[in-house]
Amino acid sequence: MAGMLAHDAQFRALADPLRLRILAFLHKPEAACCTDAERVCACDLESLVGLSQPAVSHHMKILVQAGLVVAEKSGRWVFYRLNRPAFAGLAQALASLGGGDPAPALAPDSASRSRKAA
Amino acid sequence: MAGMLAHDAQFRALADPLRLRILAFLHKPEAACCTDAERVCACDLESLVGLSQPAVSHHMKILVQAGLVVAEKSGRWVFYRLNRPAFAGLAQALASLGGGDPAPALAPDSASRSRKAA
DNA sequence: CCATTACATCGATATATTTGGATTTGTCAA
DNA sequence: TTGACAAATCCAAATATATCGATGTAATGG
Repeated sequence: MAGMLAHDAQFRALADPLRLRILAFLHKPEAACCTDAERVCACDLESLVGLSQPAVSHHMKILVQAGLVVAEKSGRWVFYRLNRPAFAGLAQALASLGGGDPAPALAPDSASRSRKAA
Repeated sequence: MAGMLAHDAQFRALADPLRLRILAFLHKPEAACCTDAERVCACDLESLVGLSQPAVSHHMKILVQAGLVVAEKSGRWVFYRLNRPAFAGLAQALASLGGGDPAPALAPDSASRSRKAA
């Protein structure tokens, strides 16, 4: 894809170890005070990364604005979850530079690309 | 690999529009004074991004240290090319987040994971 | 040898990002 | 309503990154 530049905001959102940790947690949430298997409460992210509440809010805003995470407000809480199609799109853009399929686990409609053995 | 964190340096290297432009150029180089279809000379990158020579050198160092680009010195020149397996690995890591399945997203098809033993 | 070319490194400045404290907004429970 | 809580926003300071000019290093050509 020529449009690596179209993913600029997403790459910048990924360029922080705390945000990567948050994304890994959203991918596979562990039990916490307000977190279930599908949604993660912002308050649990504070203890996860060990930052103040405004800092967590700042990082989540970056992730949401980049389209990598979806925020869902529920009462006083905000629950976050991964926007998985965005990651699939990013993976595809990177795979085009890598010369192969991003991941066989995801593509239900692959087979349009010649499978190249490494 | 649970570790997006292992790709931290690579994501940071991608978090710049000039570097994305350079990568797109390395992916599909156009004719220039020292550039052929496989290798790109640093001097051609200067005119591509419109920055000074030290700035280009700085960006290329970041890309090389992240493992995304390979530098090959030839006489007075340095030729750069994409390290495509690194992009394939990044794409796979992102696709595991995009696949909707929190379980270890290892490929059932072994062809594309030759280098990526956990 | 010296001059030139191509790139790297250094030093300083400008800009961007990160962070926490204080404050504000919005929501729920008495 | 008031009180408490969760999160967002504002503000200022600390840190990181980007950039350029000047200089250094290495290789080529005379």
